[in-house]
Amino acid sequence: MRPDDFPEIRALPLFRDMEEEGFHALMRGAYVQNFPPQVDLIREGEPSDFLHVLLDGLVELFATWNGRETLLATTRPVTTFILAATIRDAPYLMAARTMTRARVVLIPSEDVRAAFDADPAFARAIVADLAQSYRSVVKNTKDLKLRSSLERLANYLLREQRRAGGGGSFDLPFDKRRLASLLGMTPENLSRAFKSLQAYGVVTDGGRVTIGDQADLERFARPNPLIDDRTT
Amino acid sequence: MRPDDFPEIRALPLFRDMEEEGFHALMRGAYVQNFPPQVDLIREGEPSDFLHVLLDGLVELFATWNGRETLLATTRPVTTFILAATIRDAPYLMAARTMTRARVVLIPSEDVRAAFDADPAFARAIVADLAQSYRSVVKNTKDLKLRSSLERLANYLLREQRRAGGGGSFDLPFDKRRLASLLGMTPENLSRAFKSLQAYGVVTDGGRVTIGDQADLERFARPNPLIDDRTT
DNA sequence: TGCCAGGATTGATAAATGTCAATTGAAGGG
DNA sequence: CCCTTCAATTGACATTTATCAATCCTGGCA
Repeated sequence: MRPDDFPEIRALPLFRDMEEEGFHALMRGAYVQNFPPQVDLIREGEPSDFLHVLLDGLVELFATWNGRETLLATTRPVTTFILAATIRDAPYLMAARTMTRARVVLIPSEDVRAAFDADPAFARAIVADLAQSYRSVVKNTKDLKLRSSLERLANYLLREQRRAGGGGSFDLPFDKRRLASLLGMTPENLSRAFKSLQAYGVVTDGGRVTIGDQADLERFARPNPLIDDRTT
Repeated sequence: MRPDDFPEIRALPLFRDMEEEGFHALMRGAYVQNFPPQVDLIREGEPSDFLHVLLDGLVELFATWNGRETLLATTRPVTTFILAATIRDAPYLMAARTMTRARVVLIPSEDVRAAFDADPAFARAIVADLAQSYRSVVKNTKDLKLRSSLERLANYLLREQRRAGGGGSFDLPFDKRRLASLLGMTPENLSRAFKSLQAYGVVTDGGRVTIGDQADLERFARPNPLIDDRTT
């Protein structure tokens, strides 16, 4: 593990307030791996041996059933993933696959649980992270159950716009096939949804999206902080 | 608060391992309320002032958007609910309403957070509860995104059957209108779904469901522990 | 016992979404 | 610079799901 990876990891909310001692104990057992694109990092149903921290690259989290597959989330650096499985010492519910070249820190789950018991600050951070994660899945469920696919897309675009800084244009973070899966629709349906949103001033050029009339799109999308604010 | 409520609460996984001291401190600030049916306990978006513990009765957790409403979960005694909001000190993402007469303990959120900091055993229990909750919402998301409504119903029936002890017959825990909303469909569609499942040996008589040929239903439903096992 | 209210069901129809097949178009490799 | 490849789009059609309206049932109550 390169020593210059330390500060990046240390800066994460999860590790920020740990005691120096405990942090180093965690890092001693951890190691970094580099992966090419399209590599499976985690398979559904496997025991959760490691907490993963993504340092570079993009990773997708997905699930399968009966021959179908759906994208549940994507992670961007620097983030941890699959914390709940680590804590519960339970099998992974999602699979993870690199979308690009990626650099990942693997921390043995056992060490994480030990650090949790030893360091109250770390325990607090884990709870905060889990509560946050829980709330964000609940928001996603509300999005899925209360909105049509067109409404989900409209609100997704507004969220991405905000994340990109609020300007009129931004790039989709991955291809449209994945976006369709994330939003719970087919690529064909997504294409048509984009076309429908032209009526509200949404223009696309490849992966670039321009929101011509924010107010108009919001009138249709009716974004709501209890669904769309993914920070609280 | 009636002293004979104590043991019941104390026995919950969340409180079981607390120190006597801290548990009593929590209970000092807590109070019990009795509610008639159809009363709003919690409204979406309100600050989370209390952790709720349901002692008796049934409570539904639902969410609304743009004039629509969907049932997200129901709780039965003895359970806590809305822990994540309490921990994060963030607004409730779901509303809660009594379905029957209900007896509920209200514990000030502040006290819960204080107890978390003071008592490592309680902290561990909270983490376990949150991780569990998180995983169960993820399972629900997989159910929603990977399965058709007919498949969701079939698997729901298998889960309820298991919960009821595995016999051939059991009663639905609430009316079909609510079940439809929980499964993400309309009551009309649920009616038709029940009729479709007759082909796999499912017979209904009002709220009573009989699974005639378990293996046959499972062949259609394809239950999967990574979606349907709601205990790990 | 008979009446009512509200959930449940059914039928007819509409809307949303998915599937299949063909075509377009853009990016990367030889 | 052309060719290959694969994502994206489009059109036609099928399936799923929702909506609307009517009717059926059932449990509570006068």
